[in-house]
Amino acid sequence: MLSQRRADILNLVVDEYIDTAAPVSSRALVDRHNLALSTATIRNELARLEEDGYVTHPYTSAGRVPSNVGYRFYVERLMEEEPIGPAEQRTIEHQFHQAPPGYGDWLRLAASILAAAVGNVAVVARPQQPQPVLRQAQLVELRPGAALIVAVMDDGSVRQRIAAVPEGEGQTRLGERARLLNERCAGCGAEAVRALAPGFADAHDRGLALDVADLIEEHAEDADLHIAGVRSALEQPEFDSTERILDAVQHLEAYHLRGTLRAAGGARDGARILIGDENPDDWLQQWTVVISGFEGPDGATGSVAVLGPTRMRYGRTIPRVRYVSSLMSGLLQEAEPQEAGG
Amino acid sequence: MLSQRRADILNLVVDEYIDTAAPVSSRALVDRHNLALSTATIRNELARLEEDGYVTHPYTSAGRVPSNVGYRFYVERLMEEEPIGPAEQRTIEHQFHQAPPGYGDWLRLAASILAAAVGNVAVVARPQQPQPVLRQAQLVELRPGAALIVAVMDDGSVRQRIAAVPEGEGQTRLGERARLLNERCAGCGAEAVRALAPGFADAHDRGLALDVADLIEEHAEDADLHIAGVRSALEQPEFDSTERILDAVQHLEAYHLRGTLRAAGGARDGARILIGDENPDDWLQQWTVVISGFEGPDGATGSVAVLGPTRMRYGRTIPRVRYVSSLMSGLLQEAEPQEAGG
DNA sequence: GGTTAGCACTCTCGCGGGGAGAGTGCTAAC
DNA sequence: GTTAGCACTCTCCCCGCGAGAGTGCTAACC
Repeated sequence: MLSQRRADILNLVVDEYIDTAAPVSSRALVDRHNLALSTATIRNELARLEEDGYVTHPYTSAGRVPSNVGYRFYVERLMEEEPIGPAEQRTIEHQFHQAPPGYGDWLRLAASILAAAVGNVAVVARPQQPQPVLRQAQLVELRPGAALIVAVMDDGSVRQRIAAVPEGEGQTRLGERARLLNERCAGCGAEAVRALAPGFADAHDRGLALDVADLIEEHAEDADLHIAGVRSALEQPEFDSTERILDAVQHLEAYHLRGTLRAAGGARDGARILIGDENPDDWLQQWTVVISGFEGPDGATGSVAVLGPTRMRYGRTIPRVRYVSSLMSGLLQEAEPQEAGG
Repeated sequence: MLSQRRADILNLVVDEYIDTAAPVSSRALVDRHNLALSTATIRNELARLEEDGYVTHPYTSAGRVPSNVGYRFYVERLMEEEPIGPAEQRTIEHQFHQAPPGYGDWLRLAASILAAAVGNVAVVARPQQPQPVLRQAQLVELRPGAALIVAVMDDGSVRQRIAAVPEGEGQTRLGERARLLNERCAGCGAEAVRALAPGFADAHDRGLALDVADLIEEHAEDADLHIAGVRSALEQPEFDSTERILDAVQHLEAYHLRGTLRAAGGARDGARILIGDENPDDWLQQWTVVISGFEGPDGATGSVAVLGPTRMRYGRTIPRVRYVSSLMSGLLQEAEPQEAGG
């Protein structure tokens, strides 16, 4: 275990490195914090910290840089959280209340607010039920022979697709088909609906039921991610070469992040932190992910995450991820929608 | 007007520059195309082309680079289009037919197929009616006191929001409200619905009508853009500095591109090409936009665009934009959806 | 034993010089 | 009108070098 003094020094090293992005020298520590020790003593302690794996050397005779182990220790024991002041809190809540009441808008907004607050990439995934369930399906005539199936899931999200229907059926007949579909399939998951499909007398109804099953399944796949703050993250000095930026850009697409977030899992309370090689994905080896789950309606869980270089302002990021996450839980749980017409 | 020979030389210069991304020298032209002229003669002609503004010099004694005027002339008179072979065509159509039939998927797919085909950014915007019109609204109970309004527009797209409803109303009562709403408002645009709202006897129905009006309006705003190929575009040698990449990354977000596409407008037939400073946006001064409109149902128009550096393979890009665009028109117009259950 | 001054050593970074190479413009001859 | 020849220019890359920053080690000090 680290002596108190060594822990203090590690704390200073990490703080300093997060701030300046440059290897930290013994001189810098002594000068900038008025330590009552000489640089030589600090150097001795730094050497011990390096032996124990908390810091490293980019090359002989550069300053020290925290290792992943160092960051981990810092996050768990040393770091001071930067509280969210009343002004900041007001700003954030104000932005939320200006938005039109709707899932998509809230998620997008949460991502951009969080990104701005922490200066890194923020990702928000809509709440998803482990087993999504159909609440209601509608059929809307598009043109003769084709109709839109609109499926509303139990968590209030919507998915649609175009389906074939017999030509010459009006909206009334389609309404009847929908009613039948709902009578039998509402409250069912994808497999249940698929199992029910053969039970329909009419061939078209069978087809529609299978379409609905597809929709529910797709919906479970498709995470509906909102991403913000890519630019500010990529402005960090760790992205000095074009390849690094391009790699990041490539992976920071919704398509890829979906898997990443799923792997990181929804830590229910507080925030889960994955530093560098604690991340399962290869491309995240130099990244830290701070992720927190939030609750949507009906037990669905969404997630809020911040992605940035391992050199990240943890003390600032972590409470803000937690805050936005709990804010989302609140909004989606008891949200009394505003009056219309605003 | 350019002499035939000068036009030929310009053609070679542009081809060569598009290929190599390096200023084109007289020597390169003579050697690589076995010209029956000496480099000195070519130099004279190049000097004339420069006088007339078709090419420039990055610095004294580097080769020639096409100017925007040069590209423009090339596109209009010189370029040979690279036809889409049967194999390529099959590949593309195959990819489309594998996708589940649905708006969103088609658009996304079109973007990624096009991006892969041209090696640049591809953007596809869903068809939008000039004045979107409500086809049908649905109310789905989410929890006591809150319901989801699902509005299907005339062009088959869907938008939803959460709204307040009286507590204790079941789905049946909500269905009645929806029926009333549809009776009066189906086929109306946002303003029309808003005008109709006060005519409802029940206060909640009034509120819902206003919500629906909002939805229609938001829907007109929100372009639902699909973007692909950012990485391959940014791998072009013109993006050598990190600032350029970051600027591009920043502007290549859906939020910004929406305005860009709108400004570029939907060229109905064929493709519209905006080279460098022909673009209205500041950030596009070094870019070329190839854009084509396509028709969705009910007179809605979408657009397909490719964005890349002005040094772009025009001969390859333009026909492919046209092709994907017409493919989209076809899919959305007469699309006979596949059988369900695949 | 912990702390510190001193010093040699190492590694990076920025700068300037210089040579090679590519390409042009011009001139004069064909 | 075309071409050979040549001087000139500009970039690019490599190299070397000195300045500076920072460490590790040793020996002395409290």
